[in-house]
Amino acid sequence: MTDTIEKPSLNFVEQIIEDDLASNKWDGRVQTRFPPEPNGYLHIGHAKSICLNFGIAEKYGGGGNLRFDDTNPIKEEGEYVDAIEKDIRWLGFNLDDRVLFASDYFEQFYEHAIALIRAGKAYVCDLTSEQTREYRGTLTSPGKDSPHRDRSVDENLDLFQRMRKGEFPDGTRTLRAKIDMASPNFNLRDPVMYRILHADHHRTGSDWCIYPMYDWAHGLEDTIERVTHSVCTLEFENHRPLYDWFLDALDVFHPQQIEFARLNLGFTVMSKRKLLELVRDGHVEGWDDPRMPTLSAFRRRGYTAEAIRNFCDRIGVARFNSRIDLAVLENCIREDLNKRAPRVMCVLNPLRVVIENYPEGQVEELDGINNPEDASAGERKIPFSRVLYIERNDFLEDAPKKFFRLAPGREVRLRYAYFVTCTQVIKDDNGEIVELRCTYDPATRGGSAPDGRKVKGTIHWVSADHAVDAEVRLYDRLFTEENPDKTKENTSYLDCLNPESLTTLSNCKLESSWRSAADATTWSDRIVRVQFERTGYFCLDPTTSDTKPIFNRTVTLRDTWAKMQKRS
RNA sequence: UGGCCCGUGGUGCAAUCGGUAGCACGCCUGACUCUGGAUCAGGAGGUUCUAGGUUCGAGUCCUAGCGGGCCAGCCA
Repeated sequence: MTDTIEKPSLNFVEQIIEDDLASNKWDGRVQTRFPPEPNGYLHIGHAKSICLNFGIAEKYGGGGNLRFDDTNPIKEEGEYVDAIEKDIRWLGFNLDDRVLFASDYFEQFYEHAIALIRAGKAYVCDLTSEQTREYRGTLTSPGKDSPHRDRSVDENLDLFQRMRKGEFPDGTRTLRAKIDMASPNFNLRDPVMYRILHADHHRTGSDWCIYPMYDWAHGLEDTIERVTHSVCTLEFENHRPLYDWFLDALDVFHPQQIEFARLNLGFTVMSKRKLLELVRDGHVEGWDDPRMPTLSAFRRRGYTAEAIRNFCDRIGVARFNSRIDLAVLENCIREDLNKRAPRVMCVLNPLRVVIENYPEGQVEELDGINNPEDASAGERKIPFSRVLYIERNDFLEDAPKKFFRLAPGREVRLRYAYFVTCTQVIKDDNGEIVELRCTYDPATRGGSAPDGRKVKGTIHWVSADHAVDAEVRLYDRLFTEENPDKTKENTSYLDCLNPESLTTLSNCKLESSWRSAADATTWSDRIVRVQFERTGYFCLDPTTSDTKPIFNRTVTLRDTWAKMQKRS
């Protein structure tokens, strides 16, 4: 038999790596790195990069470093370092001893700078930042040489050493590479390598008052770690000539920089600046507010690491800036949770139902299946009694034909229980429905009728006397626009925040046996996840209490009824 | 009106580096069902941005145009 199973196609980065492996370019070695700046929390766009970089390392038997690119003490904090590490481990990547810091290389950067000065390829410049900008020129006109460009090596050495010693105030001098002020690529117009910053660094404290710029530091970090493939996002494309220039000028091990398109996701923003703003200005409750696109937020919302990694695999890697449909992500988490999450009944918006012909004081234990997708999850007993709660929107007084739920005179099945028929609607003085009266058919115990009659609808319910009170938080997209970054003139992404992104339901009625179902499945991150039948997937919030559990909605179930309603 | 990069069904990616397009999501139909869930079966949808060129043959190569992205921090 000819095996024609297609091998999965490689993305362009893997293509490069396999070519390099074939030509033995790096002695068969593959070394990647993920280099976040600890100035914010990781978001799902970072997950794409993490999966790419660490995924490649795993796939080709290479190494993948987590390297904190901590070269700007003003924006960086230890809190972010811890959060970033936690998120990556949660995603399931083994970091071992490969957690590294650019700040550990500061001394080496300094020595390399001295070498560059000695080679006549770097100079100390006394221009202010405004002057530097003026001298840089524009898109269409070349820049002008700095008046300090031709200082002697000795003078440069002396000045640079004194910069390090702290003899000059912030902003008074820089060390710049001597390249080409007329280059059409701005990055080559004598880029700044070091700036003076008398600021405490979260790791090196007050050891330094000069800090390296990204372009100067990054290639050095890569060369020090013997990175072979330095994968970054598209906006660094214009920086690659400079990356190469520094490494060539120093004549050191020279990794290859490869750029790919960052992830954009519908109905959210992905820039760290904007996410920080959302947190700082209180538009959300924190970095892990479940509406955020951060990994800590997805975790708190109930997303699994598996689903996120699967998502990252699915979206592909290319050099084209695109935006992924939110539905793809939702599909990934539903797919995972459908297989694994135990089912439980919870009434979100309770409506009281009295089964008139059911004996008062009687309680029955009915069998419920914990997970129809996984027999090993077992069964549980669910208490049934005369007074129940059902979902308010499972009843309609004037129900259309296509409405398969409860309505006056109509019969539905209570899941795992009995067929019931609505006989009476009780309203308060304002005309609001406060209670339903029903009758049940004792012969339909367990949910099927001996006479073979069918009912179209099955609804969930909870016994009133046994119900556990719960708070449930319903999350929706944070923005009303698919692309909040590109709104109409004079508006910002903040103007399209979705006012209904969070709905808190504090009077939910949860099945008393929910725990035994939930315990049927254990998750590697210890988060408790369940499906509330017919409404969605939920997880226990970290702030939950024993007396009144708090659940976060991860994602709704696919809802064709809602879709039909939307269409008409 | 400078440079660099990109352009394949609604969306995201493939097409083993020249042999006339395939997958996923979405959408539509139907089957089944004690979740209007899940599952299964089927369907619609593409002049591969445009125009030239090279070639027996081009989504793949060349040229031009059009459209989009990035770049003038002592941020990364």
